[in-house]
Amino acid sequence: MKLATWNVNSLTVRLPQVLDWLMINPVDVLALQELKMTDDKFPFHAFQQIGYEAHCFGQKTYNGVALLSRSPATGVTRNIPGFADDMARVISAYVNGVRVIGAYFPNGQEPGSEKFEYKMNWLKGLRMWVREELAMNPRLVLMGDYNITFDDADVWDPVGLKDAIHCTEEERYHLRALIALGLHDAHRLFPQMPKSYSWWDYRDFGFQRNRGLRIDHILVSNALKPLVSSCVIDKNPRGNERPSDHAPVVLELLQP
DNA sequence: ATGCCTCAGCTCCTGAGA
Repeated sequence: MKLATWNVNSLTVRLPQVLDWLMINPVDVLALQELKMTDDKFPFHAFQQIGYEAHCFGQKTYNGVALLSRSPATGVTRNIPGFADDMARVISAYVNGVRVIGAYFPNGQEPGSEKFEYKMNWLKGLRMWVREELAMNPRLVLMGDYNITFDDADVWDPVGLKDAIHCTEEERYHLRALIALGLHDAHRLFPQMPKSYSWWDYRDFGFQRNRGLRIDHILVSNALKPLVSSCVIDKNPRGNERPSDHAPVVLELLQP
């Protein structure tokens, strides 16, 4: 079973690239973030034609998430129960006996800002909920655009970006607190190339110079950890014309 | 350099992203 996550930065612009990618990478589940479209615009038919069921949680202009799956998705929930939020950031479902959560974590803009405060509150709300979900569903995957780096290895310029947004101790505390619930960063379960990133700035040839951050993550529960056979970042679509600034991350699970 | 790209929208500038 393969699961993937991809921040597409507008599904309107990126739909042809997502369809092409799925033809080459026929994953079982794909979580999308930053659709930037309302549900009435969501291209259900295009995904259905290549064998995917889709559930979306859209929003005008900003945010918006979706889950695509080859097998039926059940128990679909939107956003974080118990955490009031105007923004469409989370969608979850059961697929093939796995609880799958796709999430677009808040950006936070700048430490000390109102948006940073919202990010901290959101992270706490997420953790409270994921703790309950894990208790009910030992087989759980939490994947998406976290907008947080784990440590300096995830940052192209850890000196210049020390305490910058995505790299602050407060954000990393929340990320470690998620891990402490009994989750594992699938990427780090395997040897990886140094300077492996999932996002590169559009400006200043960030991708060509590999000036990036690893902020898109796939966390797996204790029960799933022994089943993980690989976790790779697919840099290929970042080299497309009109690419998303994020690359897909792909997890492979050995189904027992 | 309060910019550099890219995207959406009450669209010819502004806000947001990261």
